[in-house]
Amino acid sequence: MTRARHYWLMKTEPSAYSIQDLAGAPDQTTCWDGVRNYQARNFMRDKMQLRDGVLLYHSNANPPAVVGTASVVREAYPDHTAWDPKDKHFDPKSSPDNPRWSMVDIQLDAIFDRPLPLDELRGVRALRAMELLRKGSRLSVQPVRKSEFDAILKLAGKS
DNA sequence: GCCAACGTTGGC
DNA sequence: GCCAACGTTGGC
Repeated sequence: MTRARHYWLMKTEPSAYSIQDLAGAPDQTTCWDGVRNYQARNFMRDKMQLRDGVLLYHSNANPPAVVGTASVVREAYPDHTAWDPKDKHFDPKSSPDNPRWSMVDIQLDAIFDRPLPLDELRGVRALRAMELLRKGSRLSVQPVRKSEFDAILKLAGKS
């Protein structure tokens, strides 16, 4: 018995790591390290499963936009970058014995021919309840409804 | 660079 | 457990 695919949106600042960087990575796969927010971690650690669908979003970009899709190819495991004092996301309260932060691996599926700017998404009826569009929304890993995922693919010409 | 909206920290 | 102070996110 297989379970239904679930869907997510993950934010990244393209100046730090862009979807183009993912396209150039070995196997077009990367570990999603550096998440240091409990709610976002909990989604990755407790809910994400193999083959789940991911929308990739460029935040702090011009314009901010959904830029493509990926899939979960490895379920949650400890984020070892939290143990590295030299890492930007070092957290002294996390240790190999008691890891505080988790990450998953994702593999690129598609880069949209046309990025879908935040501004445009705000005008789409099917996306009215989307977490990304909520005022003050800051969650860097967030659930997406299948209807929303499908609507995005359609806008991107990928359905 | 500004700043609103958050999330976290730590004194009490 | 409250909440003020502080730090961060992220659109603009």
